[in-house]
Amino acid sequence: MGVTERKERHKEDLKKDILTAAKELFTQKGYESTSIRAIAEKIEYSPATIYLYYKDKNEIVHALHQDGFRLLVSHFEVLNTVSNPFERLKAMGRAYIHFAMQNPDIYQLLFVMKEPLEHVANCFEDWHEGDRAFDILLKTVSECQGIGYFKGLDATMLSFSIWSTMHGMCTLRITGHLGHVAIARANQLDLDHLIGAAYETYVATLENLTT
Amino acid sequence: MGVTERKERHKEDLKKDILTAAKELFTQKGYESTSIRAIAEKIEYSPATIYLYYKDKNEIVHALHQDGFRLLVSHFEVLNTVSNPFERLKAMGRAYIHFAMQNPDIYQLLFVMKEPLEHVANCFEDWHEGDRAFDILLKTVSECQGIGYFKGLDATMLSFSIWSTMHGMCTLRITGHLGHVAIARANQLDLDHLIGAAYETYVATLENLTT
DNA sequence: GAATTTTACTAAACAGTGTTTAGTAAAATT
DNA sequence: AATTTTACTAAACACTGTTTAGTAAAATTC
Repeated sequence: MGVTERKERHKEDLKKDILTAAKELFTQKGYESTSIRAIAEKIEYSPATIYLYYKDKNEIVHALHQDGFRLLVSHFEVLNTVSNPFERLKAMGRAYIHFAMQNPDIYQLLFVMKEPLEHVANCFEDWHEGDRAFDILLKTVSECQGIGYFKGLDATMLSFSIWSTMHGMCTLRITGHLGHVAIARANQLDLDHLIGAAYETYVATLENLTT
Repeated sequence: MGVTERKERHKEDLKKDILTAAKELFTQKGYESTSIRAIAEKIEYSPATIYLYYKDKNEIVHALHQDGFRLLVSHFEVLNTVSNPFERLKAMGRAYIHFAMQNPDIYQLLFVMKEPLEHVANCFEDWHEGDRAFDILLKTVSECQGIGYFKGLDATMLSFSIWSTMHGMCTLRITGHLGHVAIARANQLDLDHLIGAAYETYVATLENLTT
């Protein structure tokens, strides 16, 4: 029955179309300001149709959540070519910041919004994607310890600490809080340069932990 | 005319009452889930009355914003009794985390939500409270450099970096992202203890920057 | 081929939101 | 006593996420 297959494919297409439209609107206008009605209008269907493909708005953001994480992890995985673990760690940090600066709304979807995580918890799934990203960091930190870095520090705790620093920088930048205190205090007009400079300072502190 | 004064006082009282009700509801149910109607009901006035005292919902959160910052800065200022700047810096970090853990919704109001900051920008005010808190950090970092810590690092950049780490830890904890990766990975059942342990690890990295 | 069931979709409603408008009693002023 | 000001609100407006009931068209069954 080729017909049912074609219809099945069409249904899958529509589900993707909803997601594409949602992603575009979310990144344009943010999560809260994007209505189901707006998504429906963009794909030229009625709002009720959305609910035939996704249980609710949270299920849509969860789907985008998974996509976003795949994108981030893919950014990390190309760094496997960097053989020196500390160089790889530094590159990971830069990649993380770059990802957050290029996709601020997706970043917030992944690491700031509570709703997608709650959806995960409600479905009794585990947070594969987030775990995977953290594992990559943890593994890299451990490998750094293997070549003499971070002596005497707990790898998991240090990984939390590093992640926190990266996350803090990115969110303070994205929400505009960094901008407010940076004005007049740092002679960096471009905030993205400022983030870079702050990151280099942080790397310098990590660099001193070889002894 | 004592009468107009009494009325004036009554008006000020009502304005405070709105704020108190709003704060209670915000911290109970969060910003998004607290409606003007709910605030109105709590103070037993009609929703329209709120708009006679505050321009819009953002002006209410901005007022709470200022209150919250005063509370945080007051937590910092008692630390002036600690004479050693590095000890004071460590105590500041603990105070910051403690504040965030005890008042997660206020913390988000101060450092996560964009709306209050946008309100500040729209009114052409500057962000006194936030600036003040950052200045206290910056001053402490500089004093640490005065006794041999953080040699060769830019004080402002290092302050950004430290703030980012603290902010990252607090927000990852509050939003639940830390909890999701921490399960099974760290043998810490209590997440608040985990935060403490991660903080101590971070302090240990700072401690090694004396050389 | 006709009758039935399933599919894919939607119009309209429900209950909620922030906010504005028009209007009303009571108090203050003239 | 008449007028103006004050403090307040009922009701509406334009939204929101979501659900319900219903409808054409396609697929299936007889």
